[in-house]
Amino acid sequence: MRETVQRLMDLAEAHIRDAGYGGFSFRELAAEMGIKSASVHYHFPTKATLAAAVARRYGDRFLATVAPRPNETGEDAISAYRSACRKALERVGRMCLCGVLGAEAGVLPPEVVEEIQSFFRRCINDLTRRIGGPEGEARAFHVMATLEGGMMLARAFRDIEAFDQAVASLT
Amino acid sequence: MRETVQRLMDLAEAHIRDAGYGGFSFRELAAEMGIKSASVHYHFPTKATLAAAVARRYGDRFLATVAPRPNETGEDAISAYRSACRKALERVGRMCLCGVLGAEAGVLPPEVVEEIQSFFRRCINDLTRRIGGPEGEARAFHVMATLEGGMMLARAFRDIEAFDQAVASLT
DNA sequence: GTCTATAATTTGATAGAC
DNA sequence: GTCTATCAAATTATAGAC
Repeated sequence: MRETVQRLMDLAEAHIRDAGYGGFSFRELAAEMGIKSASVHYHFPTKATLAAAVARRYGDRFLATVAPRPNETGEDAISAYRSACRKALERVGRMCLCGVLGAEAGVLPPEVVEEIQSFFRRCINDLTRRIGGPEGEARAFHVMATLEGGMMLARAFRDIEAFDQAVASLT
Repeated sequence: MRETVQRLMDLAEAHIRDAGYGGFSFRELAAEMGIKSASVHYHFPTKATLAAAVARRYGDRFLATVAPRPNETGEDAISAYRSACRKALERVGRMCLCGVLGAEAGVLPPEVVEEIQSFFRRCINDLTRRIGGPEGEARAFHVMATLEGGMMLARAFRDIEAFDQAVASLT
């Protein structure tokens, strides 16, 4: 059922954003759903499959959230990204899914690494275009790095103020 | 023996920087040392004890590396931090130990979380003082976030160029 | 789609001999 | 300090019934 798949991905996403790839197990997800782990394997053959699907859905949703409004400036684009990150922090206290996985990327299954790279490539391409100018790409990298690092600091300190201080000067 | 303890911490640090807290086991470390996992427990009673010790040593070493030179400016201080991060990336292709753990901080043992927070507090206090001025603290947060995020991007893309682009505009 | 049952492996940790 | 031996638990994954 589509419903079950969605709920499984919701739970997996929450766990990964809290604790990384090793932060969830099929048994754990199953228990939280009230089913058995074998049923989870019916929907997602392997853990890597599930994580990759979660990463892709996360990226689609994130990019939809920061979609450009008519007549926006480069600063509007940066503001949209910053707001999206801050809302995730304040609503559920969790950082970017791809930021967590990116830090662990040294030993993740290839299909997961590909989705992580795809997420950052999409974000940076989008920001580069919307910021514009000859320095657009470098600024896009800078913005993404600062937002991800700021979320990580807020997570480590358990204080959203760390994020605000880190990203205040982003333009 | 002090030698064994040092080598164990070296191995643990390498694994954590590659794959996070879940990226090593006592058995794995023991095998790489040519001893048994029970012997590792003799030196470090629990996994959390070992991870916390590694994080503390990492912080001490990092802060020694970026120690101020006489008559430095605020920009010199930022350059020192940037160089230290870049060297770690280019030499061993690994990102900051505390950056990896910070991303997973949601479910790490308390003693490890304390060491992570201590690392970032020490770095930000040091940078704040050396940058100086009324905006010193905010700039310190910004620098740390960008460096950590930049290392994460380089890790995810497996390309140090991502780090360079992200941190080029740091002043 | 979900279940029972189970395989095969790995994990963190301890007891006690040497 | 290191070992053997072991525990209790958890992990990913599969086979086959309902």
